Amino acid sequence: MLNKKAKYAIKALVTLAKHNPEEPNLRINDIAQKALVPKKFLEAILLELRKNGILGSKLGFHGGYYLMKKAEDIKLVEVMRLMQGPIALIPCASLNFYEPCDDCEDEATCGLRMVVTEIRVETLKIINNRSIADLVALELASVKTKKKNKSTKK
Amino acid sequence: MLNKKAKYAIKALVTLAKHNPEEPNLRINDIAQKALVPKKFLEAILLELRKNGILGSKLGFHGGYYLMKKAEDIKLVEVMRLMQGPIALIPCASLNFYEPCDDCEDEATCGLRMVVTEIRVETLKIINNRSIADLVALELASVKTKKKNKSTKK
DNA sequence: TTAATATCTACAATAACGATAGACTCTATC
DNA sequence: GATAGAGTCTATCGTTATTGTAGATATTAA
Repeated sequence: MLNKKAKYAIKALVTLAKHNPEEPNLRINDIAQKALVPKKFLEAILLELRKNGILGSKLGFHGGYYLMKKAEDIKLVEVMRLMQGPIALIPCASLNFYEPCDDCEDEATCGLRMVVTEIRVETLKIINNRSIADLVALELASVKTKKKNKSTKK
Repeated sequence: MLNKKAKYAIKALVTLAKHNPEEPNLRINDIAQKALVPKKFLEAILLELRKNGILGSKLGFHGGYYLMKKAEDIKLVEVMRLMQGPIALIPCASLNFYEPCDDCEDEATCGLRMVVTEIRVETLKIINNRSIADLVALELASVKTKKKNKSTKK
């Protein structure tokens, strides 16, 4: 399962990506309100995203947060690894967070590990390939389709 | 991530599947020893598997556990749902454990939900299709390959 | 009757998760 | 330079899930 930290991070990034860059930075409060995320929890999340070069911030009076990278360059996999940890269901099948199982006699012949690796490969195919910009696009596209269906149904 | 309960359950089932049915039932102690799983924790897991018709047990002197279904009919997805819960990363994308997000304005247009659904579909393709018998087979096959490599390398 | 076994109930230590409070620092503006 | 509005940082905290243990009880074969 995806934890709330990762989910909130993605929601915040989508909110920032939808925000008009001509306007001033979004403040924590604004993001929390738009994304329906608890403000204080969001605070810690945004900070971590900033420390990892995904967000930038401005202190003081007209401060706020903004994207440091283009929305299409922020892949879901990056956010998920940062906020959640390994993509694989078991660490022994993880690329970035590998750890051997202490109850495994022979990793090389473990059938469960092979299946879990297969799942990890398929999952990565998807989230390696999807960016924050894609999420915004998916949403916009489905809003259109929805409206269309509504009007044709009438 | 897969929790230990699910992992131990799968290991126990694989152990039982590898066990010669001509011989007497495997006792909790035997399973714990062969699968390297804490005995008391395993006890609760086996009980749950029995209550869900996957295992049978025999009380008393020559008691123990045995498979109630053929190993090829115990799909990984069944064990995982039982021991762990939803397969999907977010409940709003789950088939068997659906729950709406309370911080979602419109589920139908949520981009994250679409991506998570995609991952769930791909994951199910794999674990719907893999049984305890497959895990045993995978293990045996890779043991063979390993030996072969070893002898050809020499 | 006894010993070996599963079953059941209860508990508990630990870690992870989700969230909040409050003091502090920085900066634009007046 | 004073002030207000913003991010930054540290500390804490309640809840839940996870992982595991202890001990009493019921059942069965010998």
